Amino acid sequence: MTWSNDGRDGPRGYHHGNLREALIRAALELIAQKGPAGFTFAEAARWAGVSPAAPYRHFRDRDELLANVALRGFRQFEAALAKAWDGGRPDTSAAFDRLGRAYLEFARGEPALYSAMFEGGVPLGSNPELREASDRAFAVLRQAAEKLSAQAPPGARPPALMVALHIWAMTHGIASLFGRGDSARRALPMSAEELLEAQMLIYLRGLGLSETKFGRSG
Amino acid sequence: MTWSNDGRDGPRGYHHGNLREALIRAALELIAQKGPAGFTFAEAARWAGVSPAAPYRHFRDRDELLANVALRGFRQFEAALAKAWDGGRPDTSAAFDRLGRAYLEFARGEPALYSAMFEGGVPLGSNPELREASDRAFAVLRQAAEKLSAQAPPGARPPALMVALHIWAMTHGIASLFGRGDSARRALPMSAEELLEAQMLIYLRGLGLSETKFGRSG
DNA sequence: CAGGCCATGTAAATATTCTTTACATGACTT
DNA sequence: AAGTCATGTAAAGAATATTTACATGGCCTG
Repeated sequence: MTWSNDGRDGPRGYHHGNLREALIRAALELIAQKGPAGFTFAEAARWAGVSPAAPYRHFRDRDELLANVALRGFRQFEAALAKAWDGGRPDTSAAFDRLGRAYLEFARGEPALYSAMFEGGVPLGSNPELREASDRAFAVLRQAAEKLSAQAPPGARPPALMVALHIWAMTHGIASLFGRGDSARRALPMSAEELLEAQMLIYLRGLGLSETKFGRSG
Repeated sequence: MTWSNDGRDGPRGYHHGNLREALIRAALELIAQKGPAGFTFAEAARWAGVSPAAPYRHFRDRDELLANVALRGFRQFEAALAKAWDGGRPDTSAAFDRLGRAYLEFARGEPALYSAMFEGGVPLGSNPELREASDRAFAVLRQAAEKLSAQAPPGARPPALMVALHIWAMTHGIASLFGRGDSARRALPMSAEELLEAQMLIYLRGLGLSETKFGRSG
């Protein structure tokens, strides 16, 4: 099925060519502008240049469109995290640092995806694909946590799952509270990246992983 | 101004009596059911038993109603945190523990307020009262951070503001990811409270505040 | 290379929501 | 007792949501 139009702009015939894709992009654009609640089905249709009924051929309702945006988000998220982690090379510390930065970068660079994933009210259980994509993204954090935990002093190794959840919570907390140029949230004396790096260093030290680079007190 | 009805149910005359209050309560009920995006102005009006035009006498639009819910949330939030912190009595450690629990309890017990505050997309800058209420709530965390920082080893005292932001990020992260019985989010092998307590202990140990109670490894 | 299938679109129709405008009510003031 | 004004309703027009009947045209099949 190669319709008249495969995603590009420009004139089209009766059929759009790639409306499903165009609707997702329209949703992203509108979410970026007005938040995950800030778009309507009709508005996405208008933005894509089709009639208000057309989206119903591709998504049952607005929630399903939003869920697909979130699904795409989790997949890109996993890819970004996995690329940053890179199997823990060249060493756990460097890879872990990259991981945190990649997380924040994703939240800042793709705020529409991020808010669709975590603030859109999309029930994870509604869609097995969504659940799986979310699990795969978390699995990257979990891998990193395994490596970190293994570096803790023997006899005091925390459960990797717990460490992974802690990392997730810290990073998500910073990303969602301070990580987006909202201009609507609190002004900070430091960047989200600096804040996260300091927090991670303190946390890792608490785990018994004393990094030599830790020492410059504030 | 003592209208026919001051907030209770039951029959009423032409005037509602306390529509402003009733609308806020209706919004809370609906947010709790369907998220901060899950209610309409008309629905709140119906829930309060008035015509769809009546809410406009009290709020410019839906966003202003939501902002008022958030304002109420920040005020209750500050009260709950301040009560838990209690000036740091009897000792910083115990008070800090209460503070974290109070935070999670608020997020779980008042999910509608919490999501209106942090996930409703309400711009903090839109309303000076809102900004102030948010600042006052954060000031409680900041106070606690001051006391904690003061207990860190001399020469390695982290800035209290940074510590406060870290505490906020960790707690918000856990609360928003795991802290509500969403039944839509990830299942956990431990409670949010346990997760937070462990995380705080590790973080505090990283700050150099070695609690004697820390030692049971996982 | 017709002919038809059917995915994908439109148009039109109904219900709900949004928002304003003109009007009604009645608590409070004097 | 009368007037004022905050607070409500009714009604109307625009936007949105959602379904149904119909139109288009790419692609498969013979």
